[in-house]
Amino acid sequence: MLPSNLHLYNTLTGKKEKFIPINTPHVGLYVCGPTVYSDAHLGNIRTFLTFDVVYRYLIHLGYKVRYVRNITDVGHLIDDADEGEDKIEKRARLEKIEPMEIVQKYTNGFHHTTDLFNLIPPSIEPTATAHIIEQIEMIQRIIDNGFGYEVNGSVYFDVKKYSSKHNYGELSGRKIDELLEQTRESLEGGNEKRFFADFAIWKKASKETIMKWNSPWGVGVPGWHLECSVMSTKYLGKEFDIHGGGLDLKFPHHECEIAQSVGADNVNPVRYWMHGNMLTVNGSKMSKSLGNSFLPMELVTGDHPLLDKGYTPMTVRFFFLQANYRSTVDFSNEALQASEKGLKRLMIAVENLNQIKVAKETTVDISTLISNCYKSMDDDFNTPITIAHLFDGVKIINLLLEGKETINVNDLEKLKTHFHTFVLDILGLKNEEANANSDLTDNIMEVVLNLRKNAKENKDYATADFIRDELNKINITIKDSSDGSTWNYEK
RNA sequence: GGUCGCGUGGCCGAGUGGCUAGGCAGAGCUCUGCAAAAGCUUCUACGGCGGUUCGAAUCCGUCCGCGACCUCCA
Repeated sequence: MLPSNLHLYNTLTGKKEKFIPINTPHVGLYVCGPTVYSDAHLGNIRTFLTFDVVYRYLIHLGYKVRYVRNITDVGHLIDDADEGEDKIEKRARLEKIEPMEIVQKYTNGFHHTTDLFNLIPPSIEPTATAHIIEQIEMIQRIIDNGFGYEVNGSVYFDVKKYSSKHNYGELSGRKIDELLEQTRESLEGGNEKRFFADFAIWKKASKETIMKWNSPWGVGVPGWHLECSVMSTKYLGKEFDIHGGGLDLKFPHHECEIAQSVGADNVNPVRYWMHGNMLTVNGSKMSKSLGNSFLPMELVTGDHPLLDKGYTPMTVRFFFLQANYRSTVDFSNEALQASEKGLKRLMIAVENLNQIKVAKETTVDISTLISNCYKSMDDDFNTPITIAHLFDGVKIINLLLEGKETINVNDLEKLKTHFHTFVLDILGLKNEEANANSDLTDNIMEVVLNLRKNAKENKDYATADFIRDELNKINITIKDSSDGSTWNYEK
């Protein structure tokens, strides 16, 4: 497949740029993962889904992708200004178990959820606690380069000094001076920082803190932006291709990552920054604090005040893919129901590919369909347009099934391959219909359908309709066509 | 307050200076014993006001409304 014509929107430059890896065909992809102190909600999943499609498409194009997505299992603090209690430890105290039990519990839960939505696991899923030594080493490099200072057992990144030599704010468009003007009251009392924008890269631990480590600066925990810099550097190199994450991480998290990498190794770490936009509910960002978030299982069961009913994971996946990753998506029951029906139509078409009969001549345009799909994916992973093209393909498939158009062997093979590639491999959709029917049920249904066929031939429509209605009650749908009847079971 | 972004038809959601996005819903027709499915056809648009242009929903200005970030957050 390579070379590709992929273009992606680079948040760093604000433009769509042609994707040129540093070391073709290898691609380094880093995505900021979850902090495992509670269950991931649907908004979290959207971001990971975005990069799942990025990962899938890069692989499809022929790149050798190393996809690193971290698990944050220590160190993020509840309050602002680097004060307050560790989220994981707070949770551990509430649940009366060890912090690492919290970490394990919600890591397991996260993996379960990503499986549910058919997300491919990353190549490497490193944890912060397993890279304490590397973090200490990076802090030391930052200090050695004059961009970090120690105060009372904590180490801070010297933003003012950094910005005198480098461009702090290049990613987020923030300017130090402007940041200063909006200084908040949080700076008022007893802060160890020299400058309000400085951030902790090592934080002294209190006596009560359970998870803490020795360092040259005393016992403490690594700062919250550091792990990503460390682990991306370790597994992808000082400079790598794509860094992704939610838009809400752009500032300060990603800005700090850049500063740390430049501060430690004097290399701007990332070629292409990609940010996924937020999932909103009634126009506001979905978040736990607003109480408008739902958990994946609530979505499936429909057990939530905002949900009219349950939706399958693939419906949700499809729903997200029908919007551009750079736009906000507003949750609504109506939209989800529309996606449910649209997805069903698409998946049935994929299944029906096998029933298309081969002809001598091809009367449909397969190559345009195929190139359109590549064109839209190459345009910054434009999945909504790709799906629109796939629906053009659905129309073609249906016409072929009805015999209104024809297709030859080679083109049919192309069409099948194309749909399997785009729908299943790249968009990552899978058939959720209860298709694990046994031979026994198949045989029984054949008998039942034959009974009904006889009834119909005898114009005993009462019996025919009775059979259909009764099957309907147990979620089996009968469809009559000129070739006979087919059946379909749906939960 | 600062920075950035958004405002498209009944709903969701693309896109471009002039040519049908797509899905769902609605209407009509075809097929069908009926139904379902499917196919075909079809109706609602581009927040307000100015400006640039032969032509703007698309560019510029302005106003209104909404949101995100600026504190941990996907």
